[in-house]
Amino acid sequence: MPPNEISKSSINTELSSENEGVAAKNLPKSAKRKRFEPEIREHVIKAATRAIESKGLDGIKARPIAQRAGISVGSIYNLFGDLDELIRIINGRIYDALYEIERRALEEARRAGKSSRDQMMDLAAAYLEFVETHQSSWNAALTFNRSQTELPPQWYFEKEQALFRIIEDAIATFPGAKDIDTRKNTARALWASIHGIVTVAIADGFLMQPIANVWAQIQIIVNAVAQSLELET
Amino acid sequence: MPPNEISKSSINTELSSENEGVAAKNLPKSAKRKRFEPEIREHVIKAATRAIESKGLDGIKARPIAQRAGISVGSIYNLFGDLDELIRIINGRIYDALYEIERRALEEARRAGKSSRDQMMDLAAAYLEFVETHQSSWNAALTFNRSQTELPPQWYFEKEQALFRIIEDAIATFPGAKDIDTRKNTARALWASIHGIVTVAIADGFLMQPIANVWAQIQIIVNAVAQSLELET
DNA sequence: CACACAACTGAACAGCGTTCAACACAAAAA
DNA sequence: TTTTTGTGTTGAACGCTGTTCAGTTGTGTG
Repeated sequence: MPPNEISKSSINTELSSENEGVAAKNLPKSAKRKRFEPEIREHVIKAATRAIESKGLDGIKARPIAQRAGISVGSIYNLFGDLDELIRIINGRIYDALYEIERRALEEARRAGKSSRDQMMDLAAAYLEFVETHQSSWNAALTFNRSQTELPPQWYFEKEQALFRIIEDAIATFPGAKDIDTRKNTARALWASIHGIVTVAIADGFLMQPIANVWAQIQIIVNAVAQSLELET
Repeated sequence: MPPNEISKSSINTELSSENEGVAAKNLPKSAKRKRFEPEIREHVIKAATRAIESKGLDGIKARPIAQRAGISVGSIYNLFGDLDELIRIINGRIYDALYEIERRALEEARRAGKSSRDQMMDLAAAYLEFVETHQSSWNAALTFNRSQTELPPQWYFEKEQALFRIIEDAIATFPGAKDIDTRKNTARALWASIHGIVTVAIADGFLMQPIANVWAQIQIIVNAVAQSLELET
């Protein structure tokens, strides 16, 4: 799973951070700063990330973000081309964070010597928790993808693939998942199902669907699939 | 399943139609028409529906729609309050159309004496076909729901409930679905899973996911759940 | 020190949803 | 019939978008 754009080093699983660069008002009155420090790009991304976290997709407005990052509107477009590009970068990081969380969940479940079925359960639980914690950002990512008419960029598919591969790993030891195509399809089906259950529940605002019900539904699917995978094909 | 707003009679499963009312240019030059005919509301909805079908959610622009329906911008707001209201009405009809299709699919499968498992399969197939045929409108409905910060209106939940009830009916004869709560959760889990599989495939633009794969994934889930429902709980 | 270049700026532009004073008709009143 | 009243319709105008680009200003070079 290749990180998005020029990631200097650590994949930041922590999505929210403290300050997003020097606010304009903190500078000495009318200190017309030029030639940005290299971190300015990062500051803008941080500001935009915080905006998405608190106000969702339409927290992304060129002028407020520029002000929060201490630059002019025009510079947003020098740095990112357009706002969609900025949104895509933020979404990329959310996918990275999810990947990292799922990867660790599987690793831990295995270290604890859990069964394949329980590994699947842990992956699903990790996803449910992830969506709960990053509701606004995750929703923004899905909404954005949906609203785009063109296909997502290459890296999106790669990140998606990487995520599916984790599930493929989790179910690889099942007798019914020896065939590679079956395994791939089952992994995708499982992922999409859990995803569907969680997002339908969110769309209802967890109103019709208390979280316990959501978890019960996840168990129904995971158990059913696990059971059918325990048989030889 | 109560139809949305003042539906005069037939639930129109056919979403696209021929003409959306008298275009302004067809009128005698500067014939300042007043006091709309009662059907004008319907003409606007038709125009907006066609716009969504061809250009998705952002085909909904006040001025073009007003022009296509032969009225002024301001009248849109007299008739609907705001554009969101207009979108909600269109979405309501799409849900109605889906409900009608699913209801018929179940009815037909039963008339043909199919097993519960095959009834589930037919419902899933009907959904997949529905999404393929109404891709743009359906996507618009989901995108719109997602992008809203407030909860959907009451009728949305009712339509959703009605849809779930169809699946509850389909699985009612399974030995493992005798308990009402289990049956409800299973129906929701099934629906959400199929929905997830289909929408993930669409998000990929059916690129990573040829339609045959999508169908294979649906079968994996439906078969697994059916199998587990065949056992007494 | 002067020049050239590239980075940065923000006023300006087109397009959006929405409002509301002005208007024009239909019905009621005279 | 003519006048008045009231309400449905209009479109210019408002405030807000994303985006552009001519102008400005700091930086590196000759």
